[in-house]
Amino acid sequence: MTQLAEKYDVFQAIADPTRRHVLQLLAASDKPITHISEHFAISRTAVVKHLKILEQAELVSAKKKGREKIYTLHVERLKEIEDWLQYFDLFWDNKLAQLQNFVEKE
Amino acid sequence: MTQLAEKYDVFQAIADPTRRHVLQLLAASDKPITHISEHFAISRTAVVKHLKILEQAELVSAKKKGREKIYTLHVERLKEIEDWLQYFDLFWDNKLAQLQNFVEKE
DNA sequence: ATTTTATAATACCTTATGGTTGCATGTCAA
DNA sequence: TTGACATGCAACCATAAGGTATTATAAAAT
Repeated sequence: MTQLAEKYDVFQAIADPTRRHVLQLLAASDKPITHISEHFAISRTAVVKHLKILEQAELVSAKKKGREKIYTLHVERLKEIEDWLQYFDLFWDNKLAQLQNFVEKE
Repeated sequence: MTQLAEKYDVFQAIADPTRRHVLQLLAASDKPITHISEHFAISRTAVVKHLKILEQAELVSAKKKGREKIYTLHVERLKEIEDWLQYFDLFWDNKLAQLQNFVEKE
């Protein structure tokens, strides 16, 4: 979290439950930091660190508005995960087919 | 990795590139540890630790066959991720609609 | 019976992760 | 112009993560 790592990818970003929750909050609407951190039991500083990681993964971005910093979700970035999962769809379908075959033979 | 953590979930499991690669290898066919670790530059011990994490996430399981331990993928477990992503589909569709709206007005 | 192969178990190391507190700075409202 | 509010930043901390190397054990093959 001590953002020494130069780049966080989407898979690492969604590994943490807090970060997944943040993404869902932002899906509903753009939000400033304070508003986001109110949803968690951890400190604001900790939430900010999570936001930075999400930012590095380009899952969110922020724009300053007065004294607030408003975060926005970039849903499109989740496609990277969907794409990876798609690789397994083939095998998933195979499993279903095997099952169907088994049922038919009964 | 020092499997002190009692439970790894699917999201944590797929966060690591090596583990994602292992899953793809196993998608093709069941494999014993040695065969799997041949695909990586890291030590067999390290690969085994990754396999244990995948096992905890129930993404794979193993059965002993003679002196070999053969690992099998459980694709179904990836559904958990698909389900989570589905939550965002709505917002993704909204984005597309907005874009379409924008294009039409031009 | 001995060697080879496949895995298991342990100890150890370095860096990343997720969190904290305290203090500084910028901005809006009275 | 003085608080109050929103954020920024630095230092620090404990534990998890990812890796290594070494030694032990079980099963095949010679």
